[in-house]
Amino acid sequence: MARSSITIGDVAAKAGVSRATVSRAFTRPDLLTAAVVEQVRRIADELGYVPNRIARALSTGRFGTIALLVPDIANPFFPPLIRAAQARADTLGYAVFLGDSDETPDREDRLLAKLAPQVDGFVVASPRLDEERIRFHAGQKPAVLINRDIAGVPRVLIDVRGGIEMAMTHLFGLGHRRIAYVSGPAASWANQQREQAAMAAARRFGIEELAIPAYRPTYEAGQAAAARLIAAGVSAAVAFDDIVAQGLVAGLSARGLVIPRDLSIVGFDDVLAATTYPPLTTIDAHCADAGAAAVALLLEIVETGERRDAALTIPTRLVQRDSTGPFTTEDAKPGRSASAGS
Amino acid sequence: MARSSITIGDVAAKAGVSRATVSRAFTRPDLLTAAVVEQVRRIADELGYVPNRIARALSTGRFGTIALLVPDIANPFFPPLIRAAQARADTLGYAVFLGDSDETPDREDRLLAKLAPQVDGFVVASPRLDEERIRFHAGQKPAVLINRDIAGVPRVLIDVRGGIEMAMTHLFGLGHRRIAYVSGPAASWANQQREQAAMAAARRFGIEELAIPAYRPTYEAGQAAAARLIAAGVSAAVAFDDIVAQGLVAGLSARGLVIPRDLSIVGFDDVLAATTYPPLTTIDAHCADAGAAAVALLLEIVETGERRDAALTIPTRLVQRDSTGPFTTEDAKPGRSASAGS
DNA sequence: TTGTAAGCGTTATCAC
DNA sequence: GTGATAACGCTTACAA
Repeated sequence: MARSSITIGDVAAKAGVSRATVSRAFTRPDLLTAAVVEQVRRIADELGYVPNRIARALSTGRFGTIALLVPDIANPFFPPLIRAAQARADTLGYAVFLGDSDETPDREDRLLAKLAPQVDGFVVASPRLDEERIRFHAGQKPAVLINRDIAGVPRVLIDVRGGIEMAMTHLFGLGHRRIAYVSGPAASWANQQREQAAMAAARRFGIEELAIPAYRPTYEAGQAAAARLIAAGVSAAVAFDDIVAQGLVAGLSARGLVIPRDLSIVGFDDVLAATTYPPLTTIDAHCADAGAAAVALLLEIVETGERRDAALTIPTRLVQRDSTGPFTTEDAKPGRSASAGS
Repeated sequence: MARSSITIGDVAAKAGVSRATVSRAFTRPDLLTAAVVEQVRRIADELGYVPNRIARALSTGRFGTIALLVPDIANPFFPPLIRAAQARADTLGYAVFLGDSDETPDREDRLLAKLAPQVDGFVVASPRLDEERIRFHAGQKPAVLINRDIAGVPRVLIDVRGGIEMAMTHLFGLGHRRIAYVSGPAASWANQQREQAAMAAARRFGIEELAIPAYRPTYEAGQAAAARLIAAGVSAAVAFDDIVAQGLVAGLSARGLVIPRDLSIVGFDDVLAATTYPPLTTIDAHCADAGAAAVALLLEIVETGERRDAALTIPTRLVQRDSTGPFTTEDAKPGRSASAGS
């Protein structure tokens, strides 16, 4: 049984017109006499009538909703993205379902299936699902991917290569010659992109290609990787993301190294702002822009109905703060006092 | 026009039963012969049939969705809460709409009105709306508040008083006698609670009631408040939240003070984990628990239909890390070298 | 235990 | 330009 709200019928009765006319007064006013439209609207207001979106959805097959799926809401990369996506969708008149796959392909699959019958489309950020399943879901409902490059599926990508290049150039320009990439989850598409770009840049500069694993994209993993970084005798590192970079800085500091005097660190994403000490030099991934762009693209596809193979690239930018500095011959020589005396 | 998906009719035809039977196989299997249920379900699976929630909603007036409203997704307090809320809702079979009011009462009001006709209820975290409007919306659809105490509206509260008490007792026990509360937004209900509790505790200990404003709950505001803290000559402070506390630590360090040797700082919320330097002593607000509890409470109200005046309190806990230490007579005497030499 | 049929509130297709 | 009327896919009395 439905709740006792005012329906199109109530308005129609009071206005002395048919329900069809009331409907048109809201959806296709151009088909009606201006006077009728105005009168119907006035009565609707009086009665406090609001079109029932559910009934409308059942009739039109359009819901006015989209779903946004992320692997982990609590990962600092996503909140700005979610926020911007939500804001854009709201502006365009859509409501957004949020789903958290908890980094699990199966849960992502389940959420996609569960939400599909009640949304006009999906934005899937950093999908964990395999290509085949993503293709399947994208075939059922319009979908836009963020941070995953699957030909044929509309997607918004971050210019990882450009960002890494800028970071490596910055470090190389400061005199560093042993530069490591501290990697995140090996299975992560984003990590693969970043690692490849870092290795390519190293090759281009003619320096050794060094990759040091942090395994997981966490502060603790970064701390633990600090020891490996020292053992490798590098003077600079580009981390998988800001969190790993922050952990690295902490782990390095705890071992008596001073950043950036002894070692330079670059993060990725710029989601920690200047809240680390020292403020982190990082690659700004404009994740908010990515969220907004993905929603805009999705809704364009939803509303025009065309199935184009779009691939938007969001530019990155190197934000120089204080975790990087010039190479000195003292670099990577741990064991000295941690005190910051002159 | 609707998309050409498999409907209840397709399943009914293939199974050789009526549509009502198929419906019952999913909603009231107890009314059917076990064999029939099994057969219908099998065929439904074969066909890939999934009940259309929109059609179901139109018929039952129940949507299987709730809306979760927050003032700012990017505020670190909310992601864990959102994550837990979403997970709990998902477990209970509900999908969740996420709304961001951008700290604006009007946007919150608009979101509430917009989402109302398509959800079974609301969870509103840290509402910015005035009491009257909240009461109005809560009268239309079941709603549970987090972090706001309005009699008659079901709510989940954080045990602020207990947490602040523990923090003040901890500090007092360490020998501190000039302890300030560094406040957040004056208009924020949460801030008022925290400030009152801090002042009450100070009174209880017979020490001066000191409140120092940070105005906004940001890292920068915390940094700026550091100067006022020094000027006030305190040896310890409890901050509005972890972000302000982090800013405070940064601002204090930049002015040559060493934490916790020169000044002890306690945060609130425990959303930064141990990622600050030094790791922050803070009051764990269990915000994830609050999110999960609010959803559980809401759905209980939605499903039983009873309109009880529940007020759950989530306990807090003091997490002692390294930003607090014993009072020394050297405290709050800025101007010395910042070097950490023994 | 199962089938029939009447909604749920809209929109879309025809007529007029 | 406006009004009937049939969907949309499902649930649920009421019958059988």
